[in-house]
Amino acid sequence: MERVHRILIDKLKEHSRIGHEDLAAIKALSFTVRELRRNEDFIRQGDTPKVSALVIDGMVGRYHLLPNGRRQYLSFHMAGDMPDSQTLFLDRMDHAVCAIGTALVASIPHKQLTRTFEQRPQLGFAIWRETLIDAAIFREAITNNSARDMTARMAHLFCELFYRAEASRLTRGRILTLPIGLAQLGETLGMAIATVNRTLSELRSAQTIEFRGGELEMLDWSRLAEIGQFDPSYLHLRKASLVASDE
Amino acid sequence: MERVHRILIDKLKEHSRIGHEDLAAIKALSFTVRELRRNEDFIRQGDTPKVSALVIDGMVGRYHLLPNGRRQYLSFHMAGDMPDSQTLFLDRMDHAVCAIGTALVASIPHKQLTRTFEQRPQLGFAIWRETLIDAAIFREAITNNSARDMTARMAHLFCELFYRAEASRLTRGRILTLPIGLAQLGETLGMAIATVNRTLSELRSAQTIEFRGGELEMLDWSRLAEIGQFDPSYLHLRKASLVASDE
DNA sequence: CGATCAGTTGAGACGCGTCAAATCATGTGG
DNA sequence: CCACATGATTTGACGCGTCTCAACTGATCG
Repeated sequence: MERVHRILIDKLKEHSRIGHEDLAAIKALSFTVRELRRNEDFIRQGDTPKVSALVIDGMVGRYHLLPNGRRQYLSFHMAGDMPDSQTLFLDRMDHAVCAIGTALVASIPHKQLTRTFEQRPQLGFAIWRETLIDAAIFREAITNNSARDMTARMAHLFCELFYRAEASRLTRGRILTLPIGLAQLGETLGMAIATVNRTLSELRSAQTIEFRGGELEMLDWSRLAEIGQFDPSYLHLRKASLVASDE
Repeated sequence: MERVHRILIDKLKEHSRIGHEDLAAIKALSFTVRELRRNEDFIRQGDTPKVSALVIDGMVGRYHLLPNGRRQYLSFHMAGDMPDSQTLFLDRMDHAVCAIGTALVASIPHKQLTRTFEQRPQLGFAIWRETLIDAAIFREAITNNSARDMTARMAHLFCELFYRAEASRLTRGRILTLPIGLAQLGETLGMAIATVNRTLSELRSAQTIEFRGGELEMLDWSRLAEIGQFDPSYLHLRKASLVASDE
């Protein structure tokens, strides 16, 4: 499966320079691939995995499981992301990872990765950078769910997901496959399902997006970005502005 | 200043094993120390620093500056923390760092750190682990500000700060110096000042804490932890349970 | 001794959560 | 092919909690 290596390489190139020998080191990594059904857990809170995951296709989400059984979704990850790179250096999972829709995930042994990092520090730095961008996304989520009203909050989430997907060339035109339900949206943004729906139809009637059947259609990017106060600089991607085109 | 090196070493030992040669490498690091006044900014959003900070004394906070001028505080850091280790690999600051009360901060050049990491990968892994714990704290903040009611939210924050401080031996008995105002508490937890005050007096009258004059007094740890649904495992510290003693 | 700023408290409005019912989409077995 | 069950989405009504605004108190300091 050449594909797995290519996906990782392309991803790292979004923000880091990868030398020839680094390329070779990546291609030397072994892995196993696993297909996940919709909502299937990949790792659970408390697990101590010996491998790290790389998303190959589809999306996965990270979430906290709360005492009352509810979930709080923390972030979503698409092809090229490593949603549990933290297990490289933190033994125990403090949250879970599950598939959003059907997903394909590759597992790479920690031992191989850390040995590679020891031999090729720059490669380790690239993955480290990746985990730091993750942290930046978490920070933005704190602000989003704490300081913005419901409409801005939802707009911002859609902006981020669309922007990240487009940076990795995972959108089809103005369409992003996002097989997520209203309930999950609520558990991401910290709002009740009813409110999710009303906010959604508000964005719809403002002609900014369409969202049904697990697909997000971007109708008016600049308007949505304004509503959501979206400034992509926290994503630390090379390409300055991608979604310039409203078509 | 032997002290700076010692603080970093003690901190890393909270979660990582540090070998003899790693110790030597840390002691070889050079730095400059700077004193910050209350509320003084250390780094601003958009800066591209060439050094990373290590808190020596006091506390600093990270915050997003919002378009309307408001702040959203993201996390607080005490002696031993590196509040901007991300600048090692992310050029541009996506948030700001300021002093909470008076603080002492050491600056270590990026070049020295990355060169050390190349020679002693295990040391890099220890700092990496540190940044991953940071991310775990951010994730918990998402959940805290999104899924918990006001009382639990505030209780959880106090639990976390007290627990982390105690792990670094920065508490005096049941007292933690926390020179933070109600307004800032509100900008951390996403609530209005009035609500902050009412929630605070609620916790007070429940005999769990006392909070005045920039000092937090822990009166009933287990009760507060219960109210805040606080489970310290996300902090990934070695010591199992520190605050076992209610006195 | 006023001035300033942080903390405290009250009253009212509004937004969101909760609950409930209705609609719609999808799949399954008769 | 229809009857039915299941689950997601949509909409409405109501109550509560939090925000807003404003006034008041209390400290600290020139």
